[in-house]
Amino acid sequence: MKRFMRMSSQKSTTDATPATAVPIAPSTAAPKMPSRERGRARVAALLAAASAVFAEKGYDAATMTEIAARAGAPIGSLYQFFPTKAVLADALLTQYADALVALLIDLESRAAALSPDALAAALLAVLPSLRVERAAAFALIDARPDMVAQQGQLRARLRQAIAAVLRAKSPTLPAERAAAMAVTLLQMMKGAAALGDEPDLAQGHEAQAGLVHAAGLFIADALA
Amino acid sequence: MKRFMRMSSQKSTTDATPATAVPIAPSTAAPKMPSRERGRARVAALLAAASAVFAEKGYDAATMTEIAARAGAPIGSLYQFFPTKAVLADALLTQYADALVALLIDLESRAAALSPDALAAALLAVLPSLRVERAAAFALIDARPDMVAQQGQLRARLRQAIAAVLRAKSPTLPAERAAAMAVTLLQMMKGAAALGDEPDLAQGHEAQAGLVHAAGLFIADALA
Amino acid sequence: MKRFMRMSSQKSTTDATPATAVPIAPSTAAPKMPSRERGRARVAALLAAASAVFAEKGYDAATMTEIAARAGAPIGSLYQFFPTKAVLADALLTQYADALVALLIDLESRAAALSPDALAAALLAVLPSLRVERAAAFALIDARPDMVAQQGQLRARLRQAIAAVLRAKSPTLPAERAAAMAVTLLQMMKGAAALGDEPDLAQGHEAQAGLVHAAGLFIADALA
Amino acid sequence: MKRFMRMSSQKSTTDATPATAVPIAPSTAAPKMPSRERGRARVAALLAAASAVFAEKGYDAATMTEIAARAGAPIGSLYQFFPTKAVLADALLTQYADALVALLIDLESRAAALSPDALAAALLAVLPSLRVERAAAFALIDARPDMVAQQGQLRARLRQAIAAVLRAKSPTLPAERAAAMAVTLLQMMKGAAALGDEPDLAQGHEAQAGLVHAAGLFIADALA
DNA sequence: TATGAATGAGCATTCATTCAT
DNA sequence: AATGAATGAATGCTCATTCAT
Repeated sequence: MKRFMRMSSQKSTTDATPATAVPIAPSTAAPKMPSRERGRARVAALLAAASAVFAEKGYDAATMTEIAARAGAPIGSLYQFFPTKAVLADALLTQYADALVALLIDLESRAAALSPDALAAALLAVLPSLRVERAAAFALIDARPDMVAQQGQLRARLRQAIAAVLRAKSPTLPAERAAAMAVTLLQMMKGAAALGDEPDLAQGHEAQAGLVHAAGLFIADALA
Repeated sequence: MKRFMRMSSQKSTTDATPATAVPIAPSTAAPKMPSRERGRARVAALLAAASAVFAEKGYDAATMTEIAARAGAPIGSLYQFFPTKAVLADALLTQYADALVALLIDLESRAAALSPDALAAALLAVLPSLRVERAAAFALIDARPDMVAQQGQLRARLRQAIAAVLRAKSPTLPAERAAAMAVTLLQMMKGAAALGDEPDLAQGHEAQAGLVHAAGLFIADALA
Repeated sequence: MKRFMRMSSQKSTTDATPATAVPIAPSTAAPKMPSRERGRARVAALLAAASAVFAEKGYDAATMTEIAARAGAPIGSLYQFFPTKAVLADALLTQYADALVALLIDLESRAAALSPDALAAALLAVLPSLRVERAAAFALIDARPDMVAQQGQLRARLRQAIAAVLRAKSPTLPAERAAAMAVTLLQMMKGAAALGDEPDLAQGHEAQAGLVHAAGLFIADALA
Repeated sequence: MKRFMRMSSQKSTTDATPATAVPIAPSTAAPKMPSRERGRARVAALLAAASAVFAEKGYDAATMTEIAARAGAPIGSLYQFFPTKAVLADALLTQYADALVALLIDLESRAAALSPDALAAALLAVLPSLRVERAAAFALIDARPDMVAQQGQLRARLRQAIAAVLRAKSPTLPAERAAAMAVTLLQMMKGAAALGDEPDLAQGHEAQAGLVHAAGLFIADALA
């Protein structure tokens, strides 16, 4: 039943960056962003609930009904903003990518002043800082073979941001080289995050330190 | 996708791994394979089919009916060997762990003779060698938060095997240290596998080499 | 698609035909059409949109939202004029009957001068002349067994008008006889319309001519 | 969730014509025909229930749940045999067409011995003889713009069968001419059926007789 | 013992209608 | 008065699991 979507009365009154900057082309449709306060709060609550439920149950096992209920919203409301489950997942993934990129951009401005080891430590600290969101994002990515596109975009954005950090640290680093290093480092960042999710692991701290150490060696070696 | 359970005797999800313990039983001629042999072949076919379907669709989207069909087996037969979907998933995970551990035990016997770099390369080559099985295993682990126990066991077995490899290389390495390093290295192995799954990535090879390089540096540094 | 009704004052589905009774109201200039004039235009647009959407999708599949959207009207406005979907359907049906009756009244004034064959041709040409409206009307009638009342009224009005045409042609025809003939002829008119809706039918033209011929024979025979 | 469909063990034991010969290409999939008694009875009950509910409510307003309930079957059972609502509708339509064609084939064998008037009467009696089925079939055809293909097939089969009747009556009639006449006559048959559905119409009988009379004139005229 | 038809709770999604703004 | 976001019952359909044969 075709759902039409207006560009809706873009009033520039209090129009700062919306709580969640969901960009261009998700799965099929775009989440409809509310123009007024109530909707804003509701969308935030829905996204938070979705994040929690996806993280807890995984994409398939999560039900739209539970997400709505946990946000204290009627199911129709959830569908008003996110016309399908897939769109909701997309919005969440995009939100997560936005947050990560923001952290990396911040790191970019501080990179020049950091030692290789400190830079490694800072990078590997990025992913663990958004626990629930990451768990949700990973649940989405891994459970949905049809999500590969989003997954690819997310990775591409992160790699680009990491490469930018590296070049801020060492402006003479060739772009190609920075890109390849970013790919390597992103995997190590994921590893660190995974360890952060396993808190009762005996050797957890030491292992995380090991990963940071390896990353430090890798960066130092590359910049030498 | 919560689904109620009709009077099912709901066995703990952790037992029943029929795939792993069936011993080798010779047969006389051919026409009517003794049921032991027949069963072995059927279980193997079912597990292979399950692996493929889980890898393709993820745990929830995979249906028992499709798995049975792809194995050329009637659904009743599938349930004869694997009384629930969860048991089937468990069996798959255990089978995967068995295969990985076997590879690591093999490596353990060769470790002493390898340079740190060669050892790193050998380790990071383990996970990528079982593509479909790994994809299936990841689909199971990531889509099912209630599978955390299995996940933990799998990781524990792998870490132990990796630690054994390290101590085969350097018998004086303290057990604690080896254990921590194993944790670190397992993350890097996962990273390498992940890159292996993204074959059209421009910097893929270089990045994988970077990961091997970092692991080599890490091992050399630790053994120094 | 049973749908419950929230506290609605559930008016009989047979009243409320706002489209048909709005008299002609002149306006002064242009910029701000007096609301009477505005309302007339809006109602016309809504009915046209409804007609198109009902014809395309059928009664149930048509949504009030799409109808409003296609008329360029807000949904609230649609409900201002037509308090329920059923009322909208009624209005459409009534409008269609009005249009048909007008055509038949016109024919009535010309009937005396026509030969039986010409009269048959003229009658069978009435229904095909309002394609979209007819499609919409049929969609409404056929999809809604609870619309039987409307359906009956529509038929009754048409039969009366057809009988009037017959008696204009042959004033001595007994009323009873004219009524029965009208029933017969209305069925043949429907048949002709149905053929008109199937334009890529090989024998379409010949068949339509056949229907006209049969109707001509029937009329001539009756008036003899 | 792809539903695979076996050609299932075509045992030729008691394999007479299945209760409902659902032929080649319906909407998307084919109804799965049961091989044994119980299923046979259940399918018949489901089709009867579907026929009644579609006739009463129309296609959209009919719910699968009600159809199953009225057949005394659980919803899952309904879906076992008819994987979608559309397939169920198709099966019904096909069943209806089969029944009508059978009646016409019977008429074909008697046609030569009938007068034009008697033939007309026999033809116009065909449709009214399957009241509920016809109501259901019309509800399906009229409410579903996407059913046009089935609709066309049904009409084509009927027209062919009618043409065969005409040529049985008058073997010298050119095929083309018979085809065109069949189109015309089918419309008159529909008209007669429609009148049969309106039993409390004062002039009903006379009007139906009028239709038969017109058809008789038409046939006699054509065969002259 | 082996088979696969049967079961029914649960899921994603829709849309007529209301009413706060 | 005019608007369109909010609401939630109802729908078509799925599939793990059972059990009669």
